Amino acid sequence: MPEGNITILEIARILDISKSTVSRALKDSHDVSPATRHRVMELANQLGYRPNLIARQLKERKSRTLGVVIPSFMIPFYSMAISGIQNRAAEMGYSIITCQSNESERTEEKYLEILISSQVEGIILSVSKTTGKHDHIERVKKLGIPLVLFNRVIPVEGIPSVSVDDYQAAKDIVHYLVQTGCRDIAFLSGPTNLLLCQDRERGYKDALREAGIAFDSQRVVQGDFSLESGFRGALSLLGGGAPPEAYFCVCDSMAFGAMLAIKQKGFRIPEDISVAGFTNEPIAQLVDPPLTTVAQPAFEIGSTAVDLLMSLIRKESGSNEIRKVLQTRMIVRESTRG
Amino acid sequence: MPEGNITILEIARILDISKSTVSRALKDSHDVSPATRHRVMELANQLGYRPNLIARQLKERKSRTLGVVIPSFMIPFYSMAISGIQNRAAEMGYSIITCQSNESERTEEKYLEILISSQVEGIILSVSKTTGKHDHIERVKKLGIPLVLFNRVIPVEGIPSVSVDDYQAAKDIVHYLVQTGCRDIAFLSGPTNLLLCQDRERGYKDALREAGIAFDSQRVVQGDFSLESGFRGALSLLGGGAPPEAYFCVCDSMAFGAMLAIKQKGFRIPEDISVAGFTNEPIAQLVDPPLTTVAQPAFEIGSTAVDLLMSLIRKESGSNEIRKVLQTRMIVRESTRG
DNA sequence: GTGAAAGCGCTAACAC
DNA sequence: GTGTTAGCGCTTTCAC
Repeated sequence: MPEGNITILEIARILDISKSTVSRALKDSHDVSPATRHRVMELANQLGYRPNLIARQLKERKSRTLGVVIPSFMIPFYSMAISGIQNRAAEMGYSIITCQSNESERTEEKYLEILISSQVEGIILSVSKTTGKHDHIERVKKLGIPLVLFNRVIPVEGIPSVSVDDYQAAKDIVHYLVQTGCRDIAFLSGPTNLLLCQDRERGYKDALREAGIAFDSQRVVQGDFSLESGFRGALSLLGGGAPPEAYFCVCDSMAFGAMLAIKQKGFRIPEDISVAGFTNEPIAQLVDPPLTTVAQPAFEIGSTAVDLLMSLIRKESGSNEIRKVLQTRMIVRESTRG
Repeated sequence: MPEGNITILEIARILDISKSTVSRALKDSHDVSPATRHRVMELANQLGYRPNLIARQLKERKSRTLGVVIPSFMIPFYSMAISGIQNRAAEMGYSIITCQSNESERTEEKYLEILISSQVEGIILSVSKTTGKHDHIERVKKLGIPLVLFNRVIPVEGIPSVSVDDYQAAKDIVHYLVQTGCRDIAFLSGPTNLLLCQDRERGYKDALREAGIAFDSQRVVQGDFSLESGFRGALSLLGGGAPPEAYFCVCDSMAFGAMLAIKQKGFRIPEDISVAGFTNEPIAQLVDPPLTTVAQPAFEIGSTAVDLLMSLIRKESGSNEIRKVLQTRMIVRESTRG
């Protein structure tokens, strides 16, 4: 029995007052008599009145909605980030419309269009790994819709973002590997169009250079973030010749793949080969041996992205070029030599 | 430069035609001359016109939006389900507003209210583990808003749902444990107000009974789905007296906790103690040893929930009492004796 | 303190 | 084939 939705007009008619008065009574508008307000509240409650947010949004030209586009919900990092985003947005009285690009640039573009049409007040985006151009992002900016990138950030001027210092974190952990006595360190990389992959690779190279270790391009193998690509990548270096003393992997899932390959080939971790990852997925502490990695504050990255976006929406920030960089933390577990 | 949003009125003025004609031209409405349509399309494109979905929604009284409420994005099962939900909804031309209750009944209720006010056409819900009453769910039903429960279903008449046969799957896997020679099998349980926990426990008991094994209530310990509770629960049975020969855990994360406890106490898995879980989280194959578990088709559960919801929205289904039960699959790995 | 009226951007029934 | 008009449910001037 869909009780033929109650509107303010309905209430107004029953109480024989005008709908503007009802509208006012329902908020805390001062210019309405206590008596009237009481009657309105009473009846509204009794009838189970619920404001039609769509009407309100149209009138106020504010949707109180944020759009979120991520590559995939299946990636633990993004689930955690969304968790932070959703909680924070709710605190601010905002709803979120979530979309996953499934790593397709076209889909990402399509969702951006939908979000624009949906009149979201701002957009939080982490680009797909196939995203090459960024006209779609520029388009959003040009419309004056605040947009914040996170994690997978692209190297474009004037786009606010929330991320970590990938370069430094990578450099630190590779430095740590060197300290534990590894010199032949391989790097299992991800999609090189992504800035974070480039940065982590730079960190890797610079750590080697500073340690006086010659960079060998044969020791870098390209993957795509997937466990399988980590497996294959690691395996490819385990054939003829001496195996690497350590693998630094651009993300945890590739590290898990590498661990599988290493074990399958009969090597021990970390006695024969050390493995280090990046992200610190919840799984990292459960694999065997537990993975040494860089902890990214996924949840906090999400809530920070909302904060930044809200400040943009409220035009609090003078500039649009705010890039927030959050702290990482190296977590040493047992996948690397002591 | 927020180019002062283009509306159909804008286009109408420029072309010196009426806005209804523009509206018609923009759809594939037949009664508009090819010439006019062309001019409209052209200009719309050129100006970057985008329909204001909020206005459309208000007018058509259809939001083309679905609401989704889950306990937490941090639980891998729900991320996967949401992934299925989002993709399927998008295929049907729907957006989703996602909310997480953070396992709080009050928050869950609050979100339901927001979703109603947001005029979502339907709601997909998995209740929090603290949810006791269900007036909030009844309220949604009474308003005539289609609602589908999934996974964490509550035993109430007339609520459509998507889940698996928890009873049978639990029974099967415990039966398997028995077959491998285990007789003293402990059960690490979850929040007992949830039907799925009750069902899995029933399956456990019946499997024991059918194998002629006496049920010992001391061998059932209550947890809350968390890894820690699995750890503590397992540990509590590892003190004095003989340890169980096997642990059947109500979910994978508790199984991971149990494995940690077992290893810490110096027992071997599965030589000394077998461990079985439920859900088949991606992690399950990466822990050591890989976990024997019941695979739930999380992604498919999500898409099925959308399908069911859509059929309700379109009133295709005669009855509201549709309970879809999807197939599980027992996955034997190395955490149980061969 | 309250009501009348306009309007957010769109669609659609009804004229012509 | 196109224009006029009304209206979705709400907020908000502007009167009184």
